[in-house]
Amino acid sequence: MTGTPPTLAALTTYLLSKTGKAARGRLAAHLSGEGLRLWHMAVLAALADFGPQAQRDLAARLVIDPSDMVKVIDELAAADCVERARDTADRRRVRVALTPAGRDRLAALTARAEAVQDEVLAPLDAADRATLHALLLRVHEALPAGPE
Amino acid sequence: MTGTPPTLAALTTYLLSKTGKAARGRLAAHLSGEGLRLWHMAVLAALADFGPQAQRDLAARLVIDPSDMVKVIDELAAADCVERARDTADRRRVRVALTPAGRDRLAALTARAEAVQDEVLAPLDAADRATLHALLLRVHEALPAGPE
DNA sequence: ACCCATCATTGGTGTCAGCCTACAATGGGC
DNA sequence: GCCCATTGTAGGCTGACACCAATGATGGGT
Repeated sequence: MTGTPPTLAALTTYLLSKTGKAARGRLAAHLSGEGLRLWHMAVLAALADFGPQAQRDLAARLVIDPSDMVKVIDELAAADCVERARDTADRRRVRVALTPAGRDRLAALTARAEAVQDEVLAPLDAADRATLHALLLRVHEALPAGPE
Repeated sequence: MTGTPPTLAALTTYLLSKTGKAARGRLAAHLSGEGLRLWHMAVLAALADFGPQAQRDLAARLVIDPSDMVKVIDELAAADCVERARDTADRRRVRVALTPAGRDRLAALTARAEAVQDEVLAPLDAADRATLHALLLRVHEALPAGPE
C-alpha cells in the first residue's frame, strides 16, 4: 500500500509532525508504564540542569500553567523523586529539589528516551543523526517560547 | 532565560517532537479558521493523489478509525469538497471523490501549509531544508504504519 | 496598620484525538 | 434460503492537555 499521499510527504512540516508524534508517542508509552507522563521527565530534567527552583520559576521556564505544575510536582513527590520545602526567606515560595532517587529516575528515563531514539532514527547513521540534530536545534531555538 | 533544559535539548526525539508540535499547531490554527482540521486536509490529499476511493480504503490508508472517517467525510461533503456515491457493483461501499471545489480547496491549503513551513524553517536556507527533508523522509518511511 | 501583589493550591471547564460497541444494510458462500 | 462477513453510520467513553477562577497564606510598599 502506498501509504502517505505524496502531496503530504512533500511537506517537511508534515514529516516533522508525523515523526515527532511517533517519537513522543513511543516515549510516552514507556513512561506511562511507570505511571509517568512527559511533563514529569521535563521537570526532572529542568531540576537536574538548573538546580533547585521555586515552583513558579519552573513553571515559567517550561511554559506550563502553574496550576498544572502543582499536580506534576505532587506526583513526583509521591514517588520520592522530588522534595518540596518552603523558602525560608520568602515563605510563599516553595523550593523544589531533586532527590537522589529522582536523579536515578531521570537517568533511567533518559536511557529509555535514547533507546526510543535509536528505534525511531534507525535508518540514519551517526553522521546523519548529527546533522539532523543540528538542523532541528537551529529550528527549535528560533521557535517562540510559548505553545503558540 | 535558558529555556529548555540541556538534558532534553540533547535528545533529537525531543526536538523532533517539539518542532513537529509547533508546525502542526500552527497549521491547525490556520485550518480551524476555515472550520477544518488536519484530517480534512489529509483526506483531500489522499483523494487528489490516489483518486476516488471507497471510504473504508481511505480509512485504512490514512490509519484512521472508520467511524471517525465518517465524520470527516461528512464535513467535507457539507463543504462541497467531496462527493459520496454508492458503489454500483457493491452497494455496501461508498465511493468518495474529490469535487473541483475540493481540488481548489486543497491547493489553497497546501499553499497555507507551505507558508507555515517557511515560518517554522525560517533559520534554514534552501540547502538545509532539502537535507532536513531528505533525512525526515527516510525516518518517516521506516516508521511502522500504525500510531504504535 | 493597610492595601495590593505574589505564590501555591484546589477545582472546574472545554477541547481534542483515539478507540470501541452496536446496528442496519448489503454481499457472498454454502 | 440461511448464515456470516463486510461496510458505513451513530453514539459514547476515555485520557491528555490547556486554560481559568477562586482561595488562603505571605510579602512588601507606603
